[in-house]
Amino acid sequence: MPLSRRRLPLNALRAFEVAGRHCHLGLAAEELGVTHGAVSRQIRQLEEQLGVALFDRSRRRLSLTAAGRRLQTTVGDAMDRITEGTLYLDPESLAGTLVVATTPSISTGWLLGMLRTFGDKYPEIELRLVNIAPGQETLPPEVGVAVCFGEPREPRRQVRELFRERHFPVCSPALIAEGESISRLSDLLRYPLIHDRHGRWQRWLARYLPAGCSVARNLYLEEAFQALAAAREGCGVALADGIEVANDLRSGQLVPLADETVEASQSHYLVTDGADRISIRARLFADHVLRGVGAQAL
Amino acid sequence: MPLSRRRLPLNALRAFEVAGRHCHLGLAAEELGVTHGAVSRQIRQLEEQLGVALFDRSRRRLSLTAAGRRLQTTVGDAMDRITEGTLYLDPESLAGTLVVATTPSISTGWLLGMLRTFGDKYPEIELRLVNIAPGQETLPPEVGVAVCFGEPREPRRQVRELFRERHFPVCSPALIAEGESISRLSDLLRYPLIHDRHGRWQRWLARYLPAGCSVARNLYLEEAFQALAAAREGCGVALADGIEVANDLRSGQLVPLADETVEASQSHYLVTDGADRISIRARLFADHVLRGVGAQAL
DNA sequence: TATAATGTTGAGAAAATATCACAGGTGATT
DNA sequence: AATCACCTGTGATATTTTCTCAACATTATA
Repeated sequence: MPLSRRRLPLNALRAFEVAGRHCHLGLAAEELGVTHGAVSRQIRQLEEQLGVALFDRSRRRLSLTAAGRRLQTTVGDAMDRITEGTLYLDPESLAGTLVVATTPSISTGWLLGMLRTFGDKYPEIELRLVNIAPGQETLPPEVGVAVCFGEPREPRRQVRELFRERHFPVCSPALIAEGESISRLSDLLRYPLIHDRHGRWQRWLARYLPAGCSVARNLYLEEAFQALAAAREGCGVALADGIEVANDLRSGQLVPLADETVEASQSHYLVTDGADRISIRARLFADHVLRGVGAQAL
Repeated sequence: MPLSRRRLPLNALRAFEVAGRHCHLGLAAEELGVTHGAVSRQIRQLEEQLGVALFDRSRRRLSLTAAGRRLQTTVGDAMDRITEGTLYLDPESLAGTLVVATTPSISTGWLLGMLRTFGDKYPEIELRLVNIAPGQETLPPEVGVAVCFGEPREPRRQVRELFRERHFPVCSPALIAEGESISRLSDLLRYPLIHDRHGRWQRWLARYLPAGCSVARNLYLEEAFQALAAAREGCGVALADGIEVANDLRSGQLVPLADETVEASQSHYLVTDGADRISIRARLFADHVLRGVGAQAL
């Protein structure tokens, strides 16, 4: 019978975590604000309860056993999380506005779900969205977080690359439901191609199809999100990135037509103030986005 | 000043976690094996210490506030980790042999680092490697974990796709150090191309270069790991996957020559027994690999 | 309105945890 | 070798924390 949650000796685990980090009871005791005897007792009790030696006491120095190393890492991580978690609880300290800058395509696209879940998690943070242009290089000063398309020139802020889009053809399942199938890439050309002003199709066609193929029909729209909306409506085939259309693929509103991809010429970037100056709200939002992108990437 | 680790009221946090999960003091008390009064006190103390209301007590029912939801999630996760961590501590219960099956290329390639770190972490588990062939469809019965190239037919085991390789050209930095540069893809052909029996170059050349380009020289080897060793030696340009050569890129032994990739026809798969029958050792190894791959993917 | 369910609270009991002081061991130094 | 400095472990005792019990307040429900 393993330790159930109700029996987890949490205080002993904390004492062990500190002691394991220092490998020294005196320092651990100091950090914990107790005497070394207390720490010694806690650890002994923990070892008895677990039935495992956590320290090697052969010489007068303490050193962790393999089991101890594992436990130290695990418990240390867990405690870090809890400590982190208690820092940003107070609605008072969070309350306020966070200004998020993105392009219209991003804010109505893949970022939308993250905006929603962020709002659920931190209802006390008021979000204000401001639009920036794709490729815009500088940001208004009041912006707390920005998700840019194209690398911005913001030397005094932290700029992190999020991901580079890889575009592949997608369309509404209704478009090809009538007994047809895409066996060769050139079959795509039987359908209307939906373009936006970034010219994704140009590069894709140049790479994967011989020059001079004739396209059935073209539909030109301004922005990427409008092209995707048109694709969902069954207007034709658009080029999209996996993260961009993750929701649509899950819900079946769009289906992929081929694996062949072209990389976008530009990446998405996450911009915040530097670690020393970043606001709590911006930090929480940035963490949320980074986690979200990481989860969708695999 | 926030709560330092030494003051974290761990027992109160545990009580809160349980209570928050049930939103009911009676049930929480039962789970904790105390009276509901005790739980009430713990939570009250926690709220005072944090200075934040965690429950909404307006009507008779308890419900979590936004801050409470956040804390509940965080603490619940952390406790789960610790509970998990305490389960597999005992060297006695881990001691024994784990038979890992992989292809020679995998075991000397990207998996090698994970084998090493796994060995450091669980020295009491004795690892035995057995070779399987790429594409081999069935595994010997004594195998605890397998990392296969190509999807195996093992209906009674759990098969998870790890990643599909995307191959791009790499070589030793020494090879191009002499003032040359790769400005166009066709410049690659000035260097010897290193092939293995999987024919990676064939597909890459077909996609990215016009037919009939002349290659300076070809070097044919048997296995992928041998091709990479040759590339490190400066014998020429090989095609490799990012995870496969992650270490080499970090250490600078290899450098990428172009972003253009082709996808491998087959993926890597992780094979274990089903969740009900899997051994502790195999489970730990599988977790280790999954984490490792996840960390390198971004 | 009576009743059941549920959270809160005061006082004292019980349990957990810390302290103190010293013992015993190890490695470095003289 | 003897001494010293520094660790960790432990028994007896003190202190702090936590729990229980029982009573009480509040709200939903029959």
